[in-house]
Amino acid sequence: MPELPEVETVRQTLTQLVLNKTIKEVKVSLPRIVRSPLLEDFENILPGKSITAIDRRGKFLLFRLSGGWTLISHLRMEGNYGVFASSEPVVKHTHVIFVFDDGTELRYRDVRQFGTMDLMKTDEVDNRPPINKLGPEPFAEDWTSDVFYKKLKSKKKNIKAALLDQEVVAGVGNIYADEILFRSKVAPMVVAADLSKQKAKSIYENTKQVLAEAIEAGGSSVKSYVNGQGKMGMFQQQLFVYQKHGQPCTVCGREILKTRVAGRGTHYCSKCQKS
DNA sequence: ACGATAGCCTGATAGC
DNA sequence: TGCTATCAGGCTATCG
Repeated sequence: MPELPEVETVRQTLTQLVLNKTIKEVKVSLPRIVRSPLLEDFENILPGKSITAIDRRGKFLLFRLSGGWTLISHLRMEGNYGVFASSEPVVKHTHVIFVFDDGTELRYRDVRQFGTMDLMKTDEVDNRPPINKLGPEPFAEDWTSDVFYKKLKSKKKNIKAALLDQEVVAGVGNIYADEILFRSKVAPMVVAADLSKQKAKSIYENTKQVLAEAIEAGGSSVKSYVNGQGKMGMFQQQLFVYQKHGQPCTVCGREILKTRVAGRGTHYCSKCQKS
């Protein structure tokens, strides 16, 4: 499940492989992946454009293209990119192929078919869906502990749901939400507005810490995630609670529990994490 | 306005 | 080559 650390790793690895390449042709075999603009326009605009940079916003990849265009790509659960020689066979579940003019291709594969692509002018990106509603980047200087605490004060939902809310902070998903709350010693079902300033600060700091460590490890390969070079991440070896239910907590020894919070599978230690 | 939830989708797995 | 139900979850639409 690509969250911020995985998307950031894809961004870094893919940049090495496709920067400055020029698109010759686009092949879309699953039209629903392309949300905007109309498929015909998507296929007509891209040829001739070169990739000038790859940026990231939350869990979105932003392919910056010549001519002032940006391709916004979300991997959702199992989307991934790879670069291949055009002569190589196309594997199953490949839905979009960007053919370059140098005999190579950027291929988008997505078993669950949940990923999305939007193409728009770069100057419109910040003011239109899916980017316009995103909250602060976790590593932005203006995202402070105080800003986070005040945001939590306005939320009646539980802290797990608040961390998953991309408008509160962009990029946290189910794996890292559980890990952040474990390290912060906060139970996932605690109402966000009820948290003390001290606890909010702990969650804030652990959010940055966990995400930074995960980026350093190349992300977490829990199910199918691989980076732009087809390599797995290593951070799954450093998880404390995610999918550790039934195993003893490495801190206190009590069995890690799994329940459902905010509609998501949620893993936590009922002794270490206080309500 | 906000919170909660269904639906999208395929493959792995558990249970019978 | 056993079959079926359940689960995995980020985001959007929809409902209350």
